[in-house]
Amino acid sequence: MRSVKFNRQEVVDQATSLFWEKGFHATSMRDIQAVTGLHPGSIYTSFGSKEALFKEALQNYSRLAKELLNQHVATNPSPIAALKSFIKDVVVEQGRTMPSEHCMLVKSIAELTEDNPILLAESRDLLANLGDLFALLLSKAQGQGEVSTERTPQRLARMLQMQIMGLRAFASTNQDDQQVLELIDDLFLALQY
Amino acid sequence: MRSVKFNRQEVVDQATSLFWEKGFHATSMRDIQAVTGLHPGSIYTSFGSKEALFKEALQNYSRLAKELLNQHVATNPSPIAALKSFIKDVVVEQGRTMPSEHCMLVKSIAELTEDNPILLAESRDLLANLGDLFALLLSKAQGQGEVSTERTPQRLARMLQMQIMGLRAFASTNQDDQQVLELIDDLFLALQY
DNA sequence: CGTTTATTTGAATGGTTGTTCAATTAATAG
DNA sequence: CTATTAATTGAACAACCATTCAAATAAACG
Repeated sequence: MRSVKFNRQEVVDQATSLFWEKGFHATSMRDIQAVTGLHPGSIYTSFGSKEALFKEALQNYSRLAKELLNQHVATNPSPIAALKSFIKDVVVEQGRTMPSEHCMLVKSIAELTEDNPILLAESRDLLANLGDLFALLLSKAQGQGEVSTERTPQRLARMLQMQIMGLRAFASTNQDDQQVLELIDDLFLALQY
Repeated sequence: MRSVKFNRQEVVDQATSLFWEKGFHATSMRDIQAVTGLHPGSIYTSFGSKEALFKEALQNYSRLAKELLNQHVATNPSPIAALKSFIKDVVVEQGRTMPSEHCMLVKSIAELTEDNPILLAESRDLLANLGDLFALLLSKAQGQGEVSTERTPQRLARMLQMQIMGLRAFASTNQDDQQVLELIDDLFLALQY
């Protein structure tokens, strides 16, 4: 038999990058062919459809985001410091080099309509998932007295997520890193009350 | 000669609604034909291209947003109360009935890439424009002692805009109005410090 | 070495895209 | 009532879309 397959993860990474940059509709399967070097048949036997490939790209993106957050948690003893350095990393440093300045999940939620219910639901689920990770960290921070206990960790996580979304949208319209870093400081100050 | 033309404003409104809902790429000119009842020739002699029509839709959307804000300013003596009721209106009440729960400008900034530089620049300009309106109101609020004077009105406006973006993204993933209204209260509390 | 078979290939499919333009329409002017 | 002309019509265009599938390929097995 014959068994040498292309590197699936590599192809998913390339697709993720393209989809993240251009979104679902503006990325054509021919764009993906061009960047992966695969021919249509290979893509379709492996992934089934454009939608299925996009779904896999969303999951890949989400996994990488979680891994990045965990890196910051591992190198920062304080949960708040970990969150803050994660956000600075994502919004300021990574914003310059990544395929898009925006979170791929948020971009997808903004782009997709009920014409693609599966992809919309998947994007929302994965984003809620990341929110749960935030809540866990904020709960720890409350235990260490770094954050006010007046609001539940879930509510604080929602606040934080909402603000990161806004932060990235703002950063994309404004090239001044200093302003963005100031906003991040303001944002964490507000968490204490 | 012949001079009875279709109602241009009505067509722009219909196009705005479609583009706002589905975005630039997912809306086809045939969708627009269907909803306006116009035939391709009429659209193209009047608007020139899909891009030009989208640009006009962006401007139309921005004008309506400004008018709505001014309505809230007119009925609220306090600038902060005006901002707050505007935001509640946009995020909670209007979110249910409008073509999309997201700001069309933010959606466009998230969707568009440098493949459409004119549309991307226009979206950013119009959003910055709305930010200037916020800054004006916040400056008044500072004069009346409603808001801390530690930050410039421009910086406060940026904070506010960033948070509205996040608020809408959050509201779209979360159907519980009470949670959203709580977040809005938290957000204005943070403005005082 | 020849057979088997998982894998890759790429031409072809039918549908959709944004856009054009020659023909038609109908309101106004003379 | 006729001529003029702005405005509308809709068929047609080339390019592109996501997807299919029969044919070609090459690795592994006997």
